[in-house]
Amino acid sequence: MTSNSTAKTLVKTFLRTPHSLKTKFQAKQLLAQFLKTQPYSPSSISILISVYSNFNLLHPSLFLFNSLNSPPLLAWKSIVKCYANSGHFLNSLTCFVQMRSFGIYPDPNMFPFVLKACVFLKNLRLGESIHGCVIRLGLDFDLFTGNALLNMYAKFQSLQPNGGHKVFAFNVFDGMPKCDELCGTSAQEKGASIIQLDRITKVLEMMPKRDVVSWNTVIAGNAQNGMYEEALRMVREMGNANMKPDSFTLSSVLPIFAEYVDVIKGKEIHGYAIRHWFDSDFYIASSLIDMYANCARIEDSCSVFNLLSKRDDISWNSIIAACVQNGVFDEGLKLFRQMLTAEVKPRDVTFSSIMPACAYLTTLHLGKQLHGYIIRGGFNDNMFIASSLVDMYAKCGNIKAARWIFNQMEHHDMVSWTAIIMGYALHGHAHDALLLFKQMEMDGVKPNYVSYIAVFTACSHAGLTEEAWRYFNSMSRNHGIKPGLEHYAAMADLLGRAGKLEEAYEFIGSMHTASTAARRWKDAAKMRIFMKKKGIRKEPACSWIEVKNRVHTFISGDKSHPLYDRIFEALKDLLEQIEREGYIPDTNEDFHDVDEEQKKYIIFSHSERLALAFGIISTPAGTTIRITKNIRVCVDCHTAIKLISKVVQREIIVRDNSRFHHFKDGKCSCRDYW
DNA sequence: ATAGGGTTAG
Repeated sequence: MTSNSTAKTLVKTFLRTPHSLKTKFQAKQLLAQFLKTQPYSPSSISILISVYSNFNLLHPSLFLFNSLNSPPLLAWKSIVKCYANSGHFLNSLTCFVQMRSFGIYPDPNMFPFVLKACVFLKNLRLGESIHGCVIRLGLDFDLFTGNALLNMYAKFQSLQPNGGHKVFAFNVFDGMPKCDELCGTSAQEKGASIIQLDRITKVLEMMPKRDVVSWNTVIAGNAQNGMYEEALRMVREMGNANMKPDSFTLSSVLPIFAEYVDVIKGKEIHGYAIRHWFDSDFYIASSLIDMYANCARIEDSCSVFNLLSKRDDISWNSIIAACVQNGVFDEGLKLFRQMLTAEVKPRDVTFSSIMPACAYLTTLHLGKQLHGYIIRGGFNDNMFIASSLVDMYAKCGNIKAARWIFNQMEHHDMVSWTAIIMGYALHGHAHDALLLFKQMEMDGVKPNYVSYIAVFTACSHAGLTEEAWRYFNSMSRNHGIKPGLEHYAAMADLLGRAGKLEEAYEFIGSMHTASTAARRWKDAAKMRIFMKKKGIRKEPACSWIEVKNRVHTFISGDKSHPLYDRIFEALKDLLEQIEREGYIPDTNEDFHDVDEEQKKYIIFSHSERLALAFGIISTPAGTTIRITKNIRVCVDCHTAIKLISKVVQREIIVRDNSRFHHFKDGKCSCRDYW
């Protein structure tokens, strides 16, 4: 027997039992044999195409497909499926339409792929037209097709009319549309209506048989569109139809309890998951991590994560986000490093989740590293990431970089506007902040709850009480935002700082307590997390500074730094220099029962001064010094640092717990109001 | 054919 005839026998054997091929490698080997021993009949070629498309091997499939003059149904079906499964949705649809123009009728297991393509291309009209095709062919009784239709309508539920997505109408039976029509660039039908719930219900009711997938699809659709009660009702209905919730059901339901901050119900689901061995499921685990994090139960998030034997990128993202949102920044950064060590590639979500940790901790070097990673990864144009970068640079003291990133952004949403406004507010540039707020309004971006907190912060740091009142009054009048606890707090703070104590008392007395009760559950949980963060911060006053990519932390009176002797010398030296400039220690704040000399020494070793002296001796002359302090800078240090900035001729930026101070040439940007 | 994670505040 020649080697060719052996090959031919081999190929024929496989063609009779195509499922005996188990690996891509085997499939590729078969192709070699096949090409050696051509020609074959169109039906044999089609079988081979179906084998390749099952392995999602697009190119060999296309190669064989193109060799056919009039491809049979199986060949078309395989190509449509292969295109859809490899993300080439437009090609998948074009191919389907082409097939129709050849007069070939689709079979039921073709529709799920075509409908999936419509979902990805956000082309509702095309989907509807395919639905029509399904009905005309009498295939709407098919379970898989029905489920795919449910999925399509569920996904289109969330698409707003005129929401920027492109929709185009054409009839599948009208022949071939042009490419640009399929992707909808002509967009004649932008006014596509929101798919009403009853559309989905109708499809569901028409289905002669429903399985768990049908229910899960509808439940997920409702859950993702904020129709929580409807979703939960469907879960009960599913149970009435004698169908057991599975891991898909649970991972759709968990985010609802996360949003409701209902840890009791969330735990019940967790229990159910454990009893049914679903708790090691990626999807459920990340929903559980998120649910616990939303309920301010970060310890429970961590236990879920730790019990996972395998973790995917989303598991990592979930736990990192959970830590950062709960103010456990160090742990978040630690996990981020572990994620990199585990060679899990960070994604866009990873960066926007971790960035606030750098912002809060003022670790500029880390933020910059992440920024570099973001640029290399091509994530620059992601709104979430850009907003978090604006925030990070502003909070790390570099308002110019923050503004630069903000200006680079193609579109600004309310979050990015708020981030930059808050940035200017924290730096004491109240007028820039308020100007940006006006620009935002002119841009047609509606401010939200948080934007007004930024506005009041800006007014507060500049003592602009009248402006603040104007904004406070217009907030509900012009934008329908009811003032909440945070706004009252910011206003009271502002009046207090401005010395208008009477007004502040009166204002607090007039507070609408009802407005807090009306706040969403989620905000209540956020408030709890915030309180927790404050509670955790029981450590003494401390300041930190980054030198050569390392963070050096100092507490008041701290002698533990290896360079303490040199720091002490530098402090003494600085003291002498500023005393020549007229500095007199202001020992009125904080103490009693301490003699003057001791007082002088205690003030002398305040944490920000230790950090400052260290910064001066360990960086080249003229370098800007950035210090972060966990509590407010005291009056005496403020005076001293102003003078130090003059005598050492350096710009010194101190961020305390409420704002930035830029010291230069003996002056501070806060104009001594903070 | 169905499911999970993100930015702005105090």
